[in-house]
Amino acid sequence: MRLSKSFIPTLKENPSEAVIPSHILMIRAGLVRQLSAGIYSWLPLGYKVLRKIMDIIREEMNNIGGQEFHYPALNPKDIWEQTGRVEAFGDILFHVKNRDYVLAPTHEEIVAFHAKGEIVSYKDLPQIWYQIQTKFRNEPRPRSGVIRGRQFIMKDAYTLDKDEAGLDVGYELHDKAYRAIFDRCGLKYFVVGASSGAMGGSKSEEFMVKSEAGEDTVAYCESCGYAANVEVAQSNAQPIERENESKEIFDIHTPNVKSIDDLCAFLKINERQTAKSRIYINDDKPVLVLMLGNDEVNETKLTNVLGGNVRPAHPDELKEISGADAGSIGPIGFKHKIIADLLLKDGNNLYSGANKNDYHIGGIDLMRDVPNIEYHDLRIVKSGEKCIRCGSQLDVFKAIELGHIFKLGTKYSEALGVMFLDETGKEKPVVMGSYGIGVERILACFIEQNYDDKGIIWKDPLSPFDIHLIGLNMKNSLVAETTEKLYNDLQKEGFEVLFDDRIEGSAGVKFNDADLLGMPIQIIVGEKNLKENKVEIKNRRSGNKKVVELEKLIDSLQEIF
RNA sequence: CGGGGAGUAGCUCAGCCCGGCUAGAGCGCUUGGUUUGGGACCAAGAAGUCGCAGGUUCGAAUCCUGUCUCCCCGACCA
Repeated sequence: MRLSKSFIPTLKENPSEAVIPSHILMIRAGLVRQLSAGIYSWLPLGYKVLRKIMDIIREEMNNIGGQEFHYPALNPKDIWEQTGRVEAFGDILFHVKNRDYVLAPTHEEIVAFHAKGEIVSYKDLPQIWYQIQTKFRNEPRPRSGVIRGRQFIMKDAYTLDKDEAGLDVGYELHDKAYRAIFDRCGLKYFVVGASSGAMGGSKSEEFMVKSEAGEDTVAYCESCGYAANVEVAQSNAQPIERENESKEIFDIHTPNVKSIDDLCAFLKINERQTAKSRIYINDDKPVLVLMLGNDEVNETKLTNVLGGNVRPAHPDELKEISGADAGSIGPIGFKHKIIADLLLKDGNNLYSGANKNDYHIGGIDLMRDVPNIEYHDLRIVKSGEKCIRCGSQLDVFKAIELGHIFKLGTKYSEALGVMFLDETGKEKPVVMGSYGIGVERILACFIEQNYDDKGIIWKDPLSPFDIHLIGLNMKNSLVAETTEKLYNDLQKEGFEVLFDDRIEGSAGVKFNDADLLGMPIQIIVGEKNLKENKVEIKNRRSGNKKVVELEKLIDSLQEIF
């Protein structure tokens, strides 16, 4: 492609709307332009990369027997009401104003709709259905460019099986396909166990890329590969040990002592002698959650334990529920349900709030003083704690979710009546799995992992072009003739070539644009080297340059590729 | 939703606090010329209802009120 005739608008300065490197570079290199918050137009160069990614996805999905569909984005609302997901998605679901339609944020319902009545026998199963399609989610806060948008391209796949064993097979196939896709795209990623959240279902795993721009927090063990979303992550943090003798309960006046740190400093005690209290509202009923020291409550774990809706109590509700404000709340005399983290199990001689402002209580014995207390794993794992599997240090960091695979089970098939007859003539619900990849996130994550201060550094097979051919001073007839011939010859050899044939523009402009756009190989043709019948090859990643004879150029390139 | 920042030329921004001549700069763009191995130079030029609406004032980019949009942080850590 000739740069002089292409729409590849590059920017010298960083755009004000972008913060993370991939976002900045995608705008500067002319891959995307923003239309509105979380809504982007793909420009030709960006879309060329996106198509390469989609081709890889298609190949790998077809490899595991996937069949490509294209479902509508515009869906009748009533089908979403049948599965209860109009309410479950809430404000995230886009509603059409002048007809009872919604814009689909995912497609379980539509897959189930089409399966119903057509998948009627165990002989029709299994099926793997997938599509690459635009999804709509009314994100309250889009961010980081295309990483979280209100409109985005997703590869979503669905397996239909007659039983759990079949689902296991489909799940494993997707696990394999996803690894192949991300490997081929050249990404460094890892796989974590995850909470299935609002999707329902049992097992689920996320494919993640480490990044400051990530929205998930992950615990990862370098030495054994243990990786889990902090929503479900565990460590081998040790429970407190019960002391031989329990003291009697006693009150302590603790003016202006609000936090556990304050309390420890004030009483000169260890964090592991304290129990922090937090009050949650579980379906209108208050629950006191006791944590060891400064451990934080993992609300996902808490929700899984309690069921129903769980939210932290508002500050103005605290006094009515407990008799005290934040900082002085505790288990003694608390009139509602109390649950505690496992690390506190059967602890004694503990300090906690007195449910009276500016007072704490010491000598608490959870066995003696708090009847009916329940213990669960409720804490958030912290960096530096020991891995639950191998005992090495865990690293906790942010990550971007590239893909997610779920074992759904029969939630949607039962809700929508997707039934088949098994070998014995018995009617059963189809067992479903659901699998998604954020297509644009692959591109953004690739750039996050492959750039320098000059720009993007592509590599095969995502690179939009193999070679960036630069003609310096195209007014010089020898340069012009040589580059024109090279442009044709290289394409005949099967290379995709971006040809900077612009007549205007100094050498510096062309070099900088080439570095910004980031094709793996640059071929630089200038008068100086041409006098000796030579041209220069530059490796974008290493920066290494080599001057070769014109006749040997193709051979040199063959060695590189 | 809560908090913070921003909206002035295609882009990046100054001017606003403390109202006052024709609203500026750099980059980009157009024309002509000189240049051509790391974002060149000279000359001439086009380009902005200062986000929108209302108000205060003799006078508003600047002050006040409302509103829209965009970016960032957070999602109630006792």
